[in-house]
Amino acid sequence: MSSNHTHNKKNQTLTKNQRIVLNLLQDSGEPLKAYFILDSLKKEGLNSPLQVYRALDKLVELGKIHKVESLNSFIICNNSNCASNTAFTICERCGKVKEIKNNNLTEGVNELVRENKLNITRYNLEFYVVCKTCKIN
Amino acid sequence: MSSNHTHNKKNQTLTKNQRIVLNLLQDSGEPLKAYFILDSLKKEGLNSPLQVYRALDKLVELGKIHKVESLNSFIICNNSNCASNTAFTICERCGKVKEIKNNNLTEGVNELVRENKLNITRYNLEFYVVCKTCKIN
DNA sequence: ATTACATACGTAATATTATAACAATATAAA
DNA sequence: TTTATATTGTTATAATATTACGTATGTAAT
Repeated sequence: MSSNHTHNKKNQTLTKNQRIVLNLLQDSGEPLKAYFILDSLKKEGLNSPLQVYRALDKLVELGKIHKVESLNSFIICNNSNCASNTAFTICERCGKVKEIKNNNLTEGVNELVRENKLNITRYNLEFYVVCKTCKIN
Repeated sequence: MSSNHTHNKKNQTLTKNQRIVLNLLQDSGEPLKAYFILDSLKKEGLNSPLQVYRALDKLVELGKIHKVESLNSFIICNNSNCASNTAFTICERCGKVKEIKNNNLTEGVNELVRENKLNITRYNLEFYVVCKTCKIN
């Protein structure tokens, strides 16, 4: 896997637990569940759910990962510009999740949010789709 | 509370469990958690979580209620036109949730979705805000 | 260097949210 | 009325997440 990813410079300030959780999510690229992360990192010294949840909380706070709310899962942030706004597509058939950002849809949403009278501080958008692969089959 | 709400006509085809769960959500207007619903309806004869979850699943399927994913809660649908698309504001301070629909923001989102190349079948949007009441204080 | 403070750690216990498996019954359709 | 579908009730268990406690570590100010 790439050792040249966006967040590497900041990773050095992370603690060991935070780092190994982040690395796992980076290498996976898919949304992972907390207890899957725990099982995967037992050999690295993680013993308890709380160790995982604490690392995940911190990484979310830092904008390095996002929680996919409707899946109770966590996914690496694939954007250099890590805000707290999130937008995902979730394939209804295969479950595949992609972060969408910096495209027309999210730009449009951002514009709507700016124009809007509500005091929107951040958002989480989950778009259910049928992905290309599933559409063919 | 109103006994003249949008969905009453269809309610007659609901089973007893589905009906009492729906009524509770209607009367509340707030997002409620499954186990809170269970506790509240013990006196009505609900004994097990599964009875609640089954009723909730069905009501979601019928579009009569929505799940607020990031709160693990369920809220009555306040729209006559109950699609599977959902959009909520959630106050970051007090936790108050409102369904938003048929306003500029959701119309804009709908237009973006129509224009978009992704095969979006439905969406769930959660906008975090500071509500009017909280902003004053 | 020492105090004070914030952050993170490890561990155990527990709380919260959700589903599996099974047998029985009701409802609707053919 | 036979067949198919949906729903029920119950028990048990799985999956997700937090509380509580005591300790350690890093950082900044005195």
